[in-house]
Amino acid sequence: MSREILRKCVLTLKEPGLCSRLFPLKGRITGDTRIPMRLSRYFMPILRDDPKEAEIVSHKLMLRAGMVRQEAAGNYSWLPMGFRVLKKIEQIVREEQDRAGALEVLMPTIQPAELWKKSGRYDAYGKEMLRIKDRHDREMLYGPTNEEMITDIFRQGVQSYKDLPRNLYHIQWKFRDEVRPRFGVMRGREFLMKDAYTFDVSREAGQHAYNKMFVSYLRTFARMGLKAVPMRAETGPIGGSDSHEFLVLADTGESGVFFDGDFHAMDWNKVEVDYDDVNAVAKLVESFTSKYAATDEKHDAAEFERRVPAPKRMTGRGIEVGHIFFFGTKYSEPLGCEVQGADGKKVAVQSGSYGIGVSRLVGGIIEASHDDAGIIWPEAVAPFQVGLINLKVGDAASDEACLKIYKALQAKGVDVLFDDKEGGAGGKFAAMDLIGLPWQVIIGPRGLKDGIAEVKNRKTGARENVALDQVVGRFTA
RNA sequence: CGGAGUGUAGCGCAGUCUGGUAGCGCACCUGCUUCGGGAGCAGGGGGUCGGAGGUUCGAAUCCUCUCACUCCGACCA
Repeated sequence: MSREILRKCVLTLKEPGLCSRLFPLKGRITGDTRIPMRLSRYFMPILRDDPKEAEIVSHKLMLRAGMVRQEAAGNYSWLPMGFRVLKKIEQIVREEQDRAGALEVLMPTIQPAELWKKSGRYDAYGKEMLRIKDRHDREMLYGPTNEEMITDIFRQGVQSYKDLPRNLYHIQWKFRDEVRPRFGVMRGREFLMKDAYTFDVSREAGQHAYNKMFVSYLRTFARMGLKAVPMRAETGPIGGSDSHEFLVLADTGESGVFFDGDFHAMDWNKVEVDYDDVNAVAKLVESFTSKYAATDEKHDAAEFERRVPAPKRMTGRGIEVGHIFFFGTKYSEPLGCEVQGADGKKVAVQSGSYGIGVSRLVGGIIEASHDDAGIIWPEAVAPFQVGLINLKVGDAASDEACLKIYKALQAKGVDVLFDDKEGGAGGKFAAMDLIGLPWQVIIGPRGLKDGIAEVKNRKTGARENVALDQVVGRFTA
């Protein structure tokens, strides 16, 4: 299509039918975001050597696989491969929040200082808060969290106890000016976080809201292939009465952890419950909280020894990927967040806040799932499901067989990254192992003589010869 | 914020002590030969040596200031 026609189409409202004539919408537009990709057209600057600024394995691998690029300390650009993973993780978080009855909103990154002065945290937050002045010299800040703002939003929209309970969340970039950012996206200054806020009329209802989030977190992390152990946590500067951290076990974790070996036997994937069934939810939470699990901050050696038999005393390290708090009225009172009760009297709402470090999870998953060759993506968060390797670009039979499978996978909606670049086999294998797609389909003249492709599982390393016409079926069954 | 260190090509590094006009590996480009676990040969492109000031005939190298980044500690999704 010529530029001229395009411009006409865009600019000329006099011809309303032109656009649809030029761009007939025939069934293909479904909202499906799956995009097949040829490596020859992709942007994936992979590195052979570890960049020297990276210390831990996830940081090294993310840089080597071309997922991110550092712009400043704790501040990253997300390149196509990394961004796909980030989006997949974000979507799982979103789906599980929605399922638990939370409502998605989106608050701005920049907030006015007044709200924070009202809660008393403007001064308390200290230098971690990035403070900005606008052109009118008004004090603003780049939000490190959103309790103040969400409470204000809620207050303005809800007056009656009949409007409770409510749970509002958003997934938004935060900025905390950490003294020492490190470990890549695991401890950045700018980071993507899901934060949810619950509002309830009574202590009991608030507890149920907390429990629902607790369960949704178990499900969220399980879907990403992670076992995140809930541990009783300090409420820290944010304050509140009840709090749990969710930690992914990984040798490189920042916190030392002590926990009951029974957690290893528990099946996170079986976390299934009716969120409206208060007792069932409480019981499920109880089954996780009744076992000993604590970070080094909260660890009580005597209690550990009393409650856990010696062979089951597990110690290790963990990465905090989620943190939930029940506040009671700690924030609602100073901020005047009240509703009118059935008796006509105002009552401060019971609130809680619930965070998941979405961008941190990208690093956390790599920490928990990699080997010497590179990343091993769990299927649910993999940037592509299948890496299709043409071992001999230019060979007519190889080119044809690859293209056929590529298009067939594409037609079936399987995320596929097609390595159609020229190059030796070794480099292709190394690159594909590095970026860690769950499955590799390897096609070259040797196998084609017998009409077969090789299907390799990245995690187990298992290879299998599969007849060419069976390959696509392997990923669509 | 205390302590330690590093800035030289896209990435990893040498050269700095002892000043003389910038080099190696990988990556990239061209050609030929290769081609199932990071190939070979030949040719080629790319760096105002983090920045500013100073010393000197001459500075990546010496001096002063500055900026950035990394690591260890105290703090955090």
